[in-house]
Amino acid sequence: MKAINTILNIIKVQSVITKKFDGLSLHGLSLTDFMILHILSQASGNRLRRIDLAESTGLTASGITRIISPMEKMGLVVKEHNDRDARVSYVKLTAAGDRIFKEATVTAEHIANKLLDGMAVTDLLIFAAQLKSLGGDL
Amino acid sequence: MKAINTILNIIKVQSVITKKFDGLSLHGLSLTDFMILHILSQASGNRLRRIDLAESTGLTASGITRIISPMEKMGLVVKEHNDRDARVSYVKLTAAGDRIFKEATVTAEHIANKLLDGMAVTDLLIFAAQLKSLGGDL
DNA sequence: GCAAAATACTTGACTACTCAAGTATTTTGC
DNA sequence: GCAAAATACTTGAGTAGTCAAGTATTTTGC
Repeated sequence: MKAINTILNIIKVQSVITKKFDGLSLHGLSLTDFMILHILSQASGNRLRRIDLAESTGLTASGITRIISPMEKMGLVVKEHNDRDARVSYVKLTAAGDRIFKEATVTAEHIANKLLDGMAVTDLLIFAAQLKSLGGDL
Repeated sequence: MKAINTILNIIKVQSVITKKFDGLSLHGLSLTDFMILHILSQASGNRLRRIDLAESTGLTASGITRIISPMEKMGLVVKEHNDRDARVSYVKLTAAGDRIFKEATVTAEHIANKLLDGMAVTDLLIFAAQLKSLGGDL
């Protein structure tokens, strides 16, 4: 098995996964929105700088600006500023955002479990570790 | 480790990978273009129906139409029709497409190997198998 | 053998990004 | 302590897809 096949399979799997998570639209969220809420919910103080959010998601700073903007309007997150450094602006999870996130998590867990169903636990651990080594450290 | 974390890590890894394969633009190809050439090069007769190409890549039929169109103009692939069934149109790798593909493969293998460097062979096998079970069978 | 359903594909309108360039601010180092 | 470099972010323009609807053709099943 060539390295290229493995890489191309990751690309394909991503397309497949994205389509399966369409169910999140029930909660008004895209998979990327959900990923951002997930990351914020685990961040200290439930907030992060936009640049760190970019790093965590694998998106660009520009992409974060564009995706956060509608999430602000929906009230899922709020912008906060840093007194020390006027350049940075934080994205902070709101109470409403947290509530929506928790609701969506039920749906997302259901889909995720169905996707990974049949994967042996030990294999799953290896799989997760490999993803991490590829830069997938959420 | 939750199933959701694993899934979200796949999404992130995909973003990271896509950016690293930017080097394919040297050959005038996107990563998706390369994936299509790769699939065609392994298909019998070096050709596939558009719908099968959609299935193989994880894209939609619509996405295939749009991505193949410029590849035809570049001369990488040609359209062929089926005498039996006027609905289908095949996408066939041209000699030029094959040559470009082989050149690009050198670049792609280099990037892929660097990405997977440090991954133990046995782990890599498990990793590939898991991807396959997630629908990633190229 | 024909109407209804299914299949293969394309198109219009849209979303979700990317990159390059620009602005504002902070940090570095001589 | 100030000019140059680096950092955080936004914006304009473009690309790569999606989905829903439409067209053309083939298959199904009574």
